[in-house]
Amino acid sequence: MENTAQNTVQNLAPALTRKQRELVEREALILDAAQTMLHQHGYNHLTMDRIAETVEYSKGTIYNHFLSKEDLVCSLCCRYISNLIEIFQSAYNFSGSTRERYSAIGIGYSIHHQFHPMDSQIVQTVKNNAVREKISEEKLVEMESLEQRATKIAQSIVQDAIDCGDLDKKHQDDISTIVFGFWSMHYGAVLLDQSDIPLQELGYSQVVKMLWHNTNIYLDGYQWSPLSTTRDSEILFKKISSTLFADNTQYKKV
Amino acid sequence: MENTAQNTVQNLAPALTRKQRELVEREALILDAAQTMLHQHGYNHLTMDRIAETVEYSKGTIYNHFLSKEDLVCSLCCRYISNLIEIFQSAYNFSGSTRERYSAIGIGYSIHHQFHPMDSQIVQTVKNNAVREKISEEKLVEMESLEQRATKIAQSIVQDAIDCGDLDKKHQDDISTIVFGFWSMHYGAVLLDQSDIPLQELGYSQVVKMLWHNTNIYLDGYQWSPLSTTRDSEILFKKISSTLFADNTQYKKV
DNA sequence: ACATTTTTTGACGGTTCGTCATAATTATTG
DNA sequence: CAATAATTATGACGAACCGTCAAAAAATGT
Repeated sequence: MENTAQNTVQNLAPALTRKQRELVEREALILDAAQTMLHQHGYNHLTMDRIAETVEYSKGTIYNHFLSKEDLVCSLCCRYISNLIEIFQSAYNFSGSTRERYSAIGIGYSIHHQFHPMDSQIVQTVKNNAVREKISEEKLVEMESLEQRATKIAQSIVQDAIDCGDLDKKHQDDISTIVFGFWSMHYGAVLLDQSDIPLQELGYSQVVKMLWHNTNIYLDGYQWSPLSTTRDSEILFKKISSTLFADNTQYKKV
Repeated sequence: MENTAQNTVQNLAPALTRKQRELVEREALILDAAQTMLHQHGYNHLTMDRIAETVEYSKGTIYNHFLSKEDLVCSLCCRYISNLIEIFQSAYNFSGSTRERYSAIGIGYSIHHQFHPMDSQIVQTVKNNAVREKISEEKLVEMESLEQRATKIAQSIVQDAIDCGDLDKKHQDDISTIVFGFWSMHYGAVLLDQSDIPLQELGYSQVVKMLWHNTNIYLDGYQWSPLSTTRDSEILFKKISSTLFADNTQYKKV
C-alpha cells in the first residue's frame, strides 16, 4: 500500500527532492514516536512537548507537519485504516466461497484488533466528537476516503454473492445495510471489549469468538449460503485466520 | 425510578436532614447545568469554571460534589443509563412474544438514541480510556452496576424464550453471547451514526431502520420464533415504539 | 561574499484543571 | 445570648498543556 503510493508518485513526478524526502521521513518519525508513546503511556501522557523532545525537533517543527495534536492522532488513525485495507484486500482475494471471503473480512478485523488493541483505541478517540472537532477538514476527508475504500471492498463481495446466487437477489438494495450491520457489530464489539471490565474477565479472545459466532448467525439470517450449519466453523476459522495472518510481519508497526 | 429511590431512603432512614436534601438538590442542579451546557456547546466548552458560574457556586463547591470533571460527566452517563433501564423495563413488560419483547429492547435503545443523540455521545466519551482513567473507582462501579442491571433485563428475556421454547434449548449457554451480539450491534451502529458523515447523508432515522432490519435478520439467524418473515415487521415496529414511547414525558431530561 | 527566502526554535500567552489557605457560615456549648 | 468550635464555601494560585510568533538559524540564490 505504502509502496504502491510511493511508486505512483515516483512514476508521475520523476523524483522527490531531497527536501521532500526528508519531510516524509520526519513525518513518519514523528508518527512512530507518537504511537510508541501512546502504547506505553496512553493518550493522557501524549503531549506535543514530549513528542518534540523525543524526536529532537522543536514543537514548532511538529506543528509544521500537523495542524494540531488531534490532526496528528488522526494521521495515526489513517495508518491504522490503511493496514485494515490491506487485510480486507487479502480477505477479498481469499480463494473460497463468497461467504468465506466475506467472513474473512470480519475475522481479519477482529484478529487485527486482538493483535493491536491500543490502535483500535485510537479510532475510538478520533471518532469522539470532542476530538473530531479539532481535526482539520483535509485530514477528515483523507480518513473518510480510506474508510470508503475499506467499505467498498466489503460491498463488492456482497455484490459478488448476489451475482453468483449465494445470496438472494432480493437483497440487492440491502447491500449497504448488510455491510453496515456487519461493520457495526464488529465495531461495537471491539469498543465494548476495550472498556467493559466484566467482559475482560471472560478472557481475551472471547470477543473474537463471540464475534465469529454472532456474525455466522447474522449471515445465516440472510440465508447467505453455504450456511454455517453445513460446515465446520472451527476449521474454517482457523483456515481463514492462518491464511490472512500467515505473514504477520506487517503487524510490527500499527 | 428516582421517586422509588427517594421513597426507599425515606422509609429506611426516616428523613434526610435539610442539609442532605440541599446537597442532593444542588447535585441535580449542577448536573442539569452541565447537561444543558453539553447540549448547547459541546464537550469542549464544558468547563468547571463555566459550570460554577452558571449554578452560582464556586468551583471548590463543585469539587465537593464531584472528584473531577470526568466524574461529573460519568454521573451524567449514569443518569442516561438509568433512563435506558426504565425503557428496558417497559420492553420487558411488553405484552407479546419473547421475540417481540426482546425486539422492544432494541427498538427502545435505538429510538432513545434518536431522541437524545447528544446523550449517547456522553456514553461514548465516558467509554474512552483517556477519560475513563480519570473517573473515580466508585463512580465506575456505580456505572457498571447500572450496566449490569440493563444487561440482566435483556438476558432474562432470552432465558424466557428458551424456557418457553421460542428459542432452542441448545442456546442455553449462549445467552450472554446473544445479548452481547445484539448489544454490540446497537452500540456500534449508534456510534457510527455519530461520526460518519456519509451515513448522515442517508437521513436521520436511517440508522434506526437499518438496525431494525439487521437485528431481525440476526434473531432469525438464531431461529428465534416467531421469525420476522412470518409477520409484518413494519406494523410490529410501530406497535412497539408507540407503546414504549407513549408517555414521552420522561424524555424531557436525559 | 552578501542578500533573500525558507525553516527552526523555544519563550510566551491563553485555557483549563484541581488545590488549599482563608473567609464565611453553621452548629455547639457555657 | 455570646463565644467558641466545626463545617462548608470561596477564588487566587500553581501546574500542565496547547498553539503562536518574533527572532534566530539554515538554505538558497546572486
